[in-house]
Amino acid sequence: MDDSHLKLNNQICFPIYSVSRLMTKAYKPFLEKMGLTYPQYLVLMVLWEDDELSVTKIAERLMLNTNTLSPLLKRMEKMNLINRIRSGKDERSVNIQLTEKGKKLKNEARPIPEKLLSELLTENIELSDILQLKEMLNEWIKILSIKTKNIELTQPL
Amino acid sequence: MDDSHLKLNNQICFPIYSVSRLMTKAYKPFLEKMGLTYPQYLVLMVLWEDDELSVTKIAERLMLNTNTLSPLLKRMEKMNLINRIRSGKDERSVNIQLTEKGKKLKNEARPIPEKLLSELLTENIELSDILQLKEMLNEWIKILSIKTKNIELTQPL
DNA sequence: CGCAATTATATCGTTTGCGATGTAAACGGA
DNA sequence: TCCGTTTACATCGCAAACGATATAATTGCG
Repeated sequence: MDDSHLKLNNQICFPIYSVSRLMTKAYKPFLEKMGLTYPQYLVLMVLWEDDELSVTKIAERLMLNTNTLSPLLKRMEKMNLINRIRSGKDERSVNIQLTEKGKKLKNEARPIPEKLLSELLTENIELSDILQLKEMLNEWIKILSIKTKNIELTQPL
Repeated sequence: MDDSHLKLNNQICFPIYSVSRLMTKAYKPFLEKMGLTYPQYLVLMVLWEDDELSVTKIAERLMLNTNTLSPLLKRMEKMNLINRIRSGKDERSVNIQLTEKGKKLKNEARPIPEKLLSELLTENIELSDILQLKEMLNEWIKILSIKTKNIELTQPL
């Protein structure tokens, strides 16, 4: 019986899963200084690009469910990073706005990507590798986000 | 002020984080049939390769902390997939052994990697891409696992 | 030998992440 | 207009993930 595919070293998902956790851990010392977790940092990055977004819009950008974001945003409101404002036009919708504190954190965050990058760049990893990896992963995201959405339509569970 | 590095699309960590979650989601329908979560499946894969391992050994293979594994293994014991046996030689150590049920699940799991792979293989993603990605990620794991371990030694938080 | 340091695992508290479900507002067709 | 459907969020429950801490067994050094 050929079990080679079931070996951890032959899996593709396991390295992704591991690298994801390791990267988050690599961010930790930098984010800790700002009192942020990685998902909170992601929310701020979205808002630094476009302030005043609905919960659903942020969820789309981060590919997270609103039921993950709702409590996360509440914690960020308590930390005085954002304001949650119910929309006047549509009473169901909640708009997220950066506070002054949230806006100012951008200055502290600016050097982080460079620092992370420099940790990665070694004799074995070059910038071109990183860019290539990013392109590949973005292609995977396209495929997987379609597949995982349509699973209940294309096949019975 | 150049903020381009702070944009989500220019980040490398975010695609990894997203693909990791999407992959886990892609596994879900297959694992659900066996009543498993993805981390439980990882533990089983380790044990299918080498039965009777200590908690620490499993933690090393999966790069997880024992405080993540302890409750996970307890749940798996309750599900009758494994037995937790305190070692005679070293009373601190707990050996994890597959039950018959745990061993038999391997047969149901065998076709999963092929199925996942076929979902990924499209006109835009080829097997060679996947293998290349895997090699790259394994290189990153090496770098990152050293970096994240030594962070408290090389720089003050 | 005796005791401090190390090791193996477990427990606690917090944050994510997500499926299932709830609730209220908005929409849309008869 | 009325009512079923959809949409936007929120809540609940559970499983990870991890830092900090606890506990018991083992090691090793003087």
